[in-house]
Amino acid sequence: MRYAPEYKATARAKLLETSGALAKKKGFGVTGVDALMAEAGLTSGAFYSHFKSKNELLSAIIENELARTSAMFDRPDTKSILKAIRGYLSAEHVASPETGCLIPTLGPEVARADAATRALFEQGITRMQSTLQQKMPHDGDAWAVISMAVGALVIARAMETPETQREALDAVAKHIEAIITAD
Amino acid sequence: MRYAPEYKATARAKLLETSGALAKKKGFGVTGVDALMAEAGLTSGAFYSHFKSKNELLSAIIENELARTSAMFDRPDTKSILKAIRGYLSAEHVASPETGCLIPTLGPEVARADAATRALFEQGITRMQSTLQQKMPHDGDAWAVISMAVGALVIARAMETPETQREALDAVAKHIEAIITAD
DNA sequence: GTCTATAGTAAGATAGAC
DNA sequence: GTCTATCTTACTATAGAC
Repeated sequence: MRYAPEYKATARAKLLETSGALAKKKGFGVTGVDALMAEAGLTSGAFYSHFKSKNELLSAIIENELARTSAMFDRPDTKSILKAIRGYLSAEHVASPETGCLIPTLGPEVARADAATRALFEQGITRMQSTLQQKMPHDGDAWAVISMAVGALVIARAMETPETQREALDAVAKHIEAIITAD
Repeated sequence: MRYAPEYKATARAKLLETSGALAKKKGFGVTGVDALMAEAGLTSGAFYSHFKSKNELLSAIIENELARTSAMFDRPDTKSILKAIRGYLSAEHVASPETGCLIPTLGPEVARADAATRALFEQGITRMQSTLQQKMPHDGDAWAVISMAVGALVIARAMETPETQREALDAVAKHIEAIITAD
């Protein structure tokens, strides 16, 4: 072996980050393996040492990305959860899909994926939901908050003018605050 | 001319319906012009008599689809609006993207499109929002309702088990009802 | 593990016949 | 307006050298 034993794992982790970022920015299905690998400074030939197909990469990206987003909302108190949600609904998040949440960028592509891939997604978002629900006043609040946030980002990003984006995002932020601070 | 004067308009309208349906089901970017045209019983050569590029087709689909969805929520009374929203959040809608709303299927692809295309989207959804807002008790309610509905559909479709889909959809339906029936 | 080269297929778009 | 044929490019995936 000309590579250290932990090399492959770290190389794969880096690949997941770079290809995840590009997929979130440009779309997964329309982005070729060549472009995905170039993002990590490699060529397409190396891809298949890490993943047996492009489909398997999507699954790995879903796991990786949902874990990161989940961690963002795993906060102990209401105040810091609100802060995380404000970040989610910020103009910066709208402008930077490559560093943002997977769901508003690749959600519909996950919806078109096979059952095993969707099961992975379901596991990830369900974990997120139960973590969030623990800090919510009423049952079902977490699904409402997550849905609203995801929908707002999809819609804001598809808009052209920043003013209209902000109008929609602010309206949603206020509703989420009302849900969270209710008793 | 071997074709009646209104032929082109009706052919284009049919193309918008069939290719819109296929794009919502399979994704716009990953679906070839060949497949889009085959859906209407034509071949790819005929495509460019109606649209000068695939990009132009996306714009036309956005206009066509948003007009239809808008019409669905243009109801006079609260009761029938609630009914339309329950349909939007139904298992049937989740299972049939090809006949459903454009936003939860192609929203992220619109977000990656050029400014002119996004401007068309913004026009369509803003019209939807103002129509809906007229029947809402508080400012910002329409953006919250639309965002929640869109997000719920994106998330439910990306899930694997119908039970979890229903859990999320029902939670969102309850929150939307609370918003609409508030005073 | 990564590279170049390549097989095989499909993409967006155009040209010319009907 | 629609067809078939075609140009050119890009795709997923594999093979063999290093």
